[in-house]
Amino acid sequence: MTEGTSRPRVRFAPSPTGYLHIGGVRTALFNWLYAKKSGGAFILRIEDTDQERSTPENERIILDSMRWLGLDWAEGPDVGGPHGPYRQMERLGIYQEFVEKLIKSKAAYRCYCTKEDLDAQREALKKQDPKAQFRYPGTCRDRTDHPDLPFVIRFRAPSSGVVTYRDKVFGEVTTPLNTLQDAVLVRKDGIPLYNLGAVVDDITMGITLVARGRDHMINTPPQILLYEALGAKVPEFAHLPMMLNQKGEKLSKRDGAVSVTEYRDMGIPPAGLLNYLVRFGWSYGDQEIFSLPDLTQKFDWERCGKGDGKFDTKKLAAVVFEHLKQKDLMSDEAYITGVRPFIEARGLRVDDDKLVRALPLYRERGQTWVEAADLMDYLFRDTPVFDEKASKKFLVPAKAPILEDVAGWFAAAPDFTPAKLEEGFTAFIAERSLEMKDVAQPVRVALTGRSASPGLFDVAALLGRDAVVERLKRAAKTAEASAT
RNA sequence: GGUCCCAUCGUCUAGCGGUUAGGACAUCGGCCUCUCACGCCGGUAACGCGGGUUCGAUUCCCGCUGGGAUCGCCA
Repeated sequence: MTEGTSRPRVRFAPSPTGYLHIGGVRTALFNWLYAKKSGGAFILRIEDTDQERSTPENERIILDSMRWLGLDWAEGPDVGGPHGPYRQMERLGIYQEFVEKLIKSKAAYRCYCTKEDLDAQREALKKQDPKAQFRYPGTCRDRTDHPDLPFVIRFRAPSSGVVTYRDKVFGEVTTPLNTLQDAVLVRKDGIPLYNLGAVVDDITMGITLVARGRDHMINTPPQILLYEALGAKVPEFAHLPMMLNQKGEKLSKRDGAVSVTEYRDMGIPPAGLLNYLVRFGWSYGDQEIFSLPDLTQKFDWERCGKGDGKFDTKKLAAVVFEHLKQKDLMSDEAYITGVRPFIEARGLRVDDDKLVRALPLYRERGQTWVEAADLMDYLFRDTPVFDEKASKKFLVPAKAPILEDVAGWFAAAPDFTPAKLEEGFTAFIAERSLEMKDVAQPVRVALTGRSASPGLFDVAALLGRDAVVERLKRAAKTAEASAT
């Protein structure tokens, strides 16, 4: 392989054994950002060689999740590309070729030992010395016969020396080889294992840099050996520190939401999620909030940290909230596109005009689109859903006359804009020697069904005269009836 | 246990020999106020320990301690 002057090529290679994991998203994001920044290509490859757990349905979910996130790929299983196919199970012939090369050069050999036998040996050793490390004894290493039995392909690992590589984030890493063992490259059913599949694909797909989680760091030395045995150019490597749970352990299903789809269903905008994720292990001075275009300008491996971190949902919420609030990060149009489905999911018909006018009031109130939809619920129904505590506290008989009175005032209010309403209402209240704080809550509950909402006059203007008067009158009746 | 990796407020982090160790989230006060938010002002809070190197270490080196990853015919 010649030193390429070509553009960088990076990949994200999930295995369709489950949904898209939040940690996977972080890996995908860093790869994607690097590709965008460097004018390179981001490739999506499906590593489906685990026949037991891989499903087409999972692959679909992963692709959908990637699309939702906006992490687009230049080559992949759905769009194809010059180095396809992009599903490992469709590349079996390619691995076959490379394996033959390895066998021919004696870098790999057939092993007829059975898994059962090896497992038994492993168990026996463990029983004898729990701390001992089982290593393949090399039984078939120099075997020359070819019995008619199932076999796996093993890599002939060197027993001395070291392998050193320069990691883009961790710097120089050196591993002694005497601890390596002859790892299985191909199963007895002919399907390759991770290390072989990934290396062959990365070679044939022209991958120039492999960026992945730090949990793969241990695989790098044997993979480098494979590149060398195949006479291929070793790509660059960049390992990313791990995302841990609150307790400092590897993130798992039990730690709350780890699937991207859960975040989508929570009404979290993808840009916000990505922003949180990028700050995990990468920083740009004191800047916390980034748009995606901004990131594609600023991202680099040099600013990546090495320390593992703990996933913090509070911080995630805060970062997401910034995206929900700031118009330069998310236009009103984008916000509307985002919330609408969540309002509709409540069985409500969205009045576009009303939604547009409500936006300035709610962008800074809903921490997620789900929350915003909940807060705006009353705008899209004829009768608000009453919070029990709120109505019990404020819609009491003593307030009934006031509500009736206020309804009358609104019915005759000359100008239904927030400013004019406030002006007139304040005067009206003063005439009756009432104070705003005495009337505001009952009126608020009457209009919205809740004890918390945006400013009363903003709400009133949004609802419009007819709805306001109707709701107030109805609330007055409710208040009166609550005596019994 | 072997191998690899890491180490600044509770959390994410800035710092790349000399700083009152900065920011953000969280937290605690306060302001604003018709409620809730938003916003604003302020406080508490960190360099794991021990050796070096140096005029001077959070920063460089070594050890320790602590934490994590991984040891499959999973990826």
